[in-house]
Amino acid sequence: MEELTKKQRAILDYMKAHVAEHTYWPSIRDIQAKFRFASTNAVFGHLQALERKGVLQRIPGAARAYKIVPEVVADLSDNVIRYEGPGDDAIELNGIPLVGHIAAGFPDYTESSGVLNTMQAPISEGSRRRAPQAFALRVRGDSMIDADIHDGDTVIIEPGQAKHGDIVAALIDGETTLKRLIKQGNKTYLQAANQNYPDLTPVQSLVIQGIAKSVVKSI
Amino acid sequence: MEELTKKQRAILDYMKAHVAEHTYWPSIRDIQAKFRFASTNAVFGHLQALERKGVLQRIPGAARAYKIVPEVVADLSDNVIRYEGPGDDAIELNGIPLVGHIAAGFPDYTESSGVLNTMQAPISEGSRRRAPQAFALRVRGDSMIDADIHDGDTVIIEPGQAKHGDIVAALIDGETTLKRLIKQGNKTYLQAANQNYPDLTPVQSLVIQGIAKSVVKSI
DNA sequence: ATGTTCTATGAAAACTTGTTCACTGTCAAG
DNA sequence: CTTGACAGTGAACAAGTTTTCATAGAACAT
Repeated sequence: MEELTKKQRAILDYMKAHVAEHTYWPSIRDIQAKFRFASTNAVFGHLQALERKGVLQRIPGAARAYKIVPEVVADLSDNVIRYEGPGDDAIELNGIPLVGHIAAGFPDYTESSGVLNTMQAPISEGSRRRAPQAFALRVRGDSMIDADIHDGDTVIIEPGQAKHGDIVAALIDGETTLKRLIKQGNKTYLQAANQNYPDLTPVQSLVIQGIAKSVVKSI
Repeated sequence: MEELTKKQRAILDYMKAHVAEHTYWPSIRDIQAKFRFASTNAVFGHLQALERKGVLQRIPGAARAYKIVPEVVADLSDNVIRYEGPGDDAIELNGIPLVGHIAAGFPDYTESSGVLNTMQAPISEGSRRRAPQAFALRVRGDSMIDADIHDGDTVIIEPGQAKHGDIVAALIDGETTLKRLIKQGNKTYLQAANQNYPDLTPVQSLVIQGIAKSVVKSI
């Protein structure tokens, strides 16, 4: 997976935000104006790059017509999220859209063969609501059973400052788990909300990816 | 609220479906081809009508650029859904999108002052997944407390054939309630899943609006 | 009958938008 | 130093797309 340059990232984000705010894609000249390019060709080149790098799909000749490709695939099995690159198997854009106060936009969730693919949700700068970058993850495993989060449920993760007691998706030593955040003094632990699990895992390098704000359960 | 003609409805639905499937709006010529009009002006007239009737907003001059306006507002307070017409107060398109297997599209949910506005979700004809016309409702009241559906939760309603035991949104004598469907022989009852509520309400005229498939709970 | 509205045709105009071409400068690798 | 990739300017072209204009039949109320 080729990395995006700073400007390519900015343009892609702007396009997503534009869709989120207006419900239709920006034209090349819209992007040109936003970034104060003197030529449309500057935008054109970046769009080509974005397509070449596989994160954007253009519809040739059609105006304001694009598709986005999920950039991150997360598989939460046994309470562990593994990140995979995109582009391997066919990804449909039909899926589970975001739950929460996310502005109008395209759902960035795809479910295929038991894997819930997620992507950073587009943020609407014009949106007055919060919950930027929220995403959903399907839970596999029972480590949070005491918090009424069961296997098969889908949790909604939102970035933010995690407090003591929050259920967080945390990246621990390269793997992401869903656990409860415990702060004791200046020490931080992660606790599985399952009486059968060992308690209070001490954490070396802790990266909180987000806080579980809500859970979607099948009836 | 002016009523839409059959063709206007069909065109609006097609446009929504197109967005749901492709993530961008159809051009006038796309619509023309779909409905086999001989002139683009036929489509143009219908789009004007749709805008005049307030269900569609066009962006003048811009290609493939539209916004949709929620058509139905539902307020589920005290376990009762009241339908209101649109156009009264300002409606934002930012809101709670659909939960479930809905194709990529615009979230049709708006929350304003404790009212969860819903709209028929766009259906993607190209989508291989089911769950057409699903919508979300916020629950007020405790009549389903025994089914673990509490005040403040959001339930996802999907149309379909309701079976015995399903939790349904049913239109009873002009009002919609959320209850469990009980079939005994050829008789149909609705049962509140709360031990404090009277049991087995017999139903005169029963219109099942949909089946509660999942529930969104705050953590 | 008569006017009005709705729906549609057919063609063209006007504008929007994607795309191409020629050229320039920067920056790092070979 | 040279090469190539990257980013950008400026202009123009070609296609896509909306919009307008002129016209007409059907349905319907007055």
